[in-house]
Amino acid sequence: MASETVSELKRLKMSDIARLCGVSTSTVSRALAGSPLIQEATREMIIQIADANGYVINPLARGLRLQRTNTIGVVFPLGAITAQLISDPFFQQMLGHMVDEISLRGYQILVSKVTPPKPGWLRELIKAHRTDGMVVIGQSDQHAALNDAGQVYLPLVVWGAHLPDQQYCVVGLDNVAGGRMATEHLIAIGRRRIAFLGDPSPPEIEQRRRGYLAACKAAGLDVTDRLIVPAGFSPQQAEAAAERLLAESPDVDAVFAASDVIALSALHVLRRAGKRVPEDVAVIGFDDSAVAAHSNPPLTTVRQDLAQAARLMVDQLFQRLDGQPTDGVTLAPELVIRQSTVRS
Amino acid sequence: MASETVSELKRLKMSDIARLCGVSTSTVSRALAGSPLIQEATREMIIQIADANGYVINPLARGLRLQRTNTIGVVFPLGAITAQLISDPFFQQMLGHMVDEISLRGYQILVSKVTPPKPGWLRELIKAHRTDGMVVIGQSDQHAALNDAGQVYLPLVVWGAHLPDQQYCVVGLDNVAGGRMATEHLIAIGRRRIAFLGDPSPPEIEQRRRGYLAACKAAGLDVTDRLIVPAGFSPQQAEAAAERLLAESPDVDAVFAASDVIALSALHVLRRAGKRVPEDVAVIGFDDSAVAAHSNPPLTTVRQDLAQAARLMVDQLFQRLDGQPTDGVTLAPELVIRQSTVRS
DNA sequence: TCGCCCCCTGCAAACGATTGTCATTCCGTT
DNA sequence: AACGGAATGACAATCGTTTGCAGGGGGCGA
Repeated sequence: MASETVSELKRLKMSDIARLCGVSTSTVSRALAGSPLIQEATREMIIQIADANGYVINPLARGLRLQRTNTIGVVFPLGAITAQLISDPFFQQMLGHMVDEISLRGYQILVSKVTPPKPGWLRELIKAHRTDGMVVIGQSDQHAALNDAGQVYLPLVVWGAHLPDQQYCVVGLDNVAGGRMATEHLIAIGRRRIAFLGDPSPPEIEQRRRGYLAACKAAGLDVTDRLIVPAGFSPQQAEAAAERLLAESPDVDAVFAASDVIALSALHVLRRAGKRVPEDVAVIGFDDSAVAAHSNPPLTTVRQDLAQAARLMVDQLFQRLDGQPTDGVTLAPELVIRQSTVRS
Repeated sequence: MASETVSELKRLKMSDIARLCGVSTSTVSRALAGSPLIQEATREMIIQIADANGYVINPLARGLRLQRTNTIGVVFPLGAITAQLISDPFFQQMLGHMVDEISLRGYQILVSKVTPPKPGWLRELIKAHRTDGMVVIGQSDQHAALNDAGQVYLPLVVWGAHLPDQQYCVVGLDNVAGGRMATEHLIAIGRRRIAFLGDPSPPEIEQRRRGYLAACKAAGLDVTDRLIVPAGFSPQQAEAAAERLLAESPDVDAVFAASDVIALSALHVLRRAGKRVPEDVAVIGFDDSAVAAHSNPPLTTVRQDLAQAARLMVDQLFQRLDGQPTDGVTLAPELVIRQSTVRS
C-alpha cells in the first residue's frame, strides 16, 4: 500500500475512519468487532479502509470503556529482608515462561517489581485496574498482603509455598518433601554432618529447611545450629555464608543448598578450601536451573519444572478470569542425581 | 485504618472522593497532583481522605487523557527463521535487566513477544499508544520494519548489530570485533581447523561470523564451507549441528560457537564422541552467561555486559523521551579466557 | 399505493481522569 | 463605601471507545 509512508504515524481515531467510510463511529466499532449487526459488505469495506490507513484501536480507551485490558500482571514482590533480585536465574526463567504462556493466550504482560513493598501495595496494584488478573511470583514475606487481597480478588494466582491459613490460590512445589528428599539422599550415601545453606525468610526456603530437619531427625542425626547457615541468594552472599560454614564446622561432609546458585558458590568455596567435591563434601542444590547440569562436577539437585509450573499457574488464572475458583496445585519435586553427590 | 476491610475492593472514583471531601473533582485532581493552585490545608485533607479510603487513580483514564502511560514496552521480535525462544538465557537475562532498569525509573514494563512478525507489527505496536517508548531486543530479521518505524518514532532503542543503512538507534556489541577476537585467540593457541557454529540470519550472528572469517583469512587459514555449520539456539538444534560438524569434519581442532548455549551443546557432543576438550578440540562461546563460568571445563567466551547494556539502552530511551535524539552505542567485547581453550 | 416489519445505522451516554476558562470570595486600599 | 486584584474552586470539554436505544429506509404483501 502506498499508505505506509513516513508521515503515517499520526494519531488516527475511529471517527476519522468513520468519516473516511462515510458511516458513523458506532458502525466502525461494530464492524471491527465483527458484530452481526453490520452487513458483511459494509464490514469488509470498513476493514479494508481501516487497515489501508493503518488504523489501530486505542487499547487505553477500549480498556477504559470495557473495564478489561487483555493484560496480565506478573508481580515480583522482593521482601525487605531477602535481597533476591529479579536477576536471579530462577526469577528470570519463571518470567520467561510466564511471557511464553501468557502471550500464547493472546494477552499482554505487565511486569511489576515491588521492592520493598509498602503495606497496601497489592491492593493498590489491583485497584489500578491495569490488568485483568495477576500472577505473583514468590511470597517473599508478604503472606499477609496476599491473604488480604486473595479474599476479595479472584483472578490472582501465587507461586510459592502452601501455608496453613492461606486465603489465596497457590501453585508451588512441595518444598518440605523436596528438602526431605535431598537430605535423605545425602544420608543414604553415608553423610552424617549435613549443612543447610539458605535464608529461611521466604516460606519456600523455610519449608525446605523443615524437610531437612525432619530427615535428619528421622535418621537420628543431631543438627547443631552451626550447620544451619542463613545465605542470601546472590553469589557474593552465598560465598560468604559458605565460608562462615567452613570456618565454624570444618568437618562438614555434605551441603544442602537452598538454590543452585548457592550450591555453585559453595562448590567454589569448598574447592578453594582444598575440599574435594564429592569425595570430602557432597553438595546438592535446588531448582535444576540451567547451570546445574553443566557445572563441574555436575550438580545433584531437586528439580522444579518451571515450564509446567507456569502453564498450570496461567491455566488456573484463566479459569479464575472466567469466574471459577481454583484450588491451586502442589507439584512433586524430583531428585536429579549427578556427580556432586556420591557414596562416601 | 478501619477502612481496609474485606469489602473494600469496589471501584472508587475521583468524584466519589470529591463528594466525600465536599469539593469538586477538579480540586481533588489538582490536590493529588500537587498543583500550587490548591491551598495546603485543603490538599492535606483531600489526600488524607483519599488514602483512608484506599483510593487509587485509574491509570487507563489518566493515560487516555494525558496521552502518556508511564510505561515502557520491551519487545522481542522472534524472526520467522530463527526459533530463538524467550527462554534462551540471553533473552531472559536481558529481560531481567530491563525490568530492573526501567522500574528503577518508576516506569512500568509491558512485555511483548512478537512471533512471527506480520508486516506492520512495529507500527501497530507503536500506534496502540500503550507505551511511552519502546525497547526492541534483537533485530532478528526485522531490520526493514525497524527502519520503517525508526524514522518517524523517536522513543525507540534497539539492541542488536550496527548496520550500514540504519535509521534507528542501536545499542550493541561490536560483534565483528568479538568474532575476530575469539578466532584470533583460537589461532594464537595453535588451532588451524576452526569451525563456526551458529545461524547467521540474525545480523548479530552474521557479524560474528564475519569477524571469524576475517581472522581466518588474515592468518592464512582456508575456511571450507564444511566448517561453517548453521546451528539453532536451542540445545537440541545445537547438538544436531555439532554432530553434523563432527561427521563432516572429524579433524576439527577448535569450535567457535555463536552463543554459550551452543558451546555447551558442542562440549557435550564432543565429549560423547571421545574428543577431549580442550586438548583435542578447543571450544569458545559467546555471551559469558551464567553457565559459562561453571561448566566443565569452564568455558572461554566473549563477554557482553548485559547489565551495562540495559542501563545504556534505558538511558538513551529516556533521553529520547525528552525529545533528544541519541546516537546509540557500540560496546567493546571482552575475551574471557577459561579452561576450554589452551595451547595445543 | 399503502402499511408493516426488519435490517441496518446513528445518536448520545458512559468509562475516569485533567485542565483552560471563568465566577466567586475575600482582602486591602483609597 | 466602593473598587481592584489575588486566590480559590466549579464547569465543561476532552481523550477514544463501546453499546442501548431509537429511527430510517427498503422490501414485501395486500
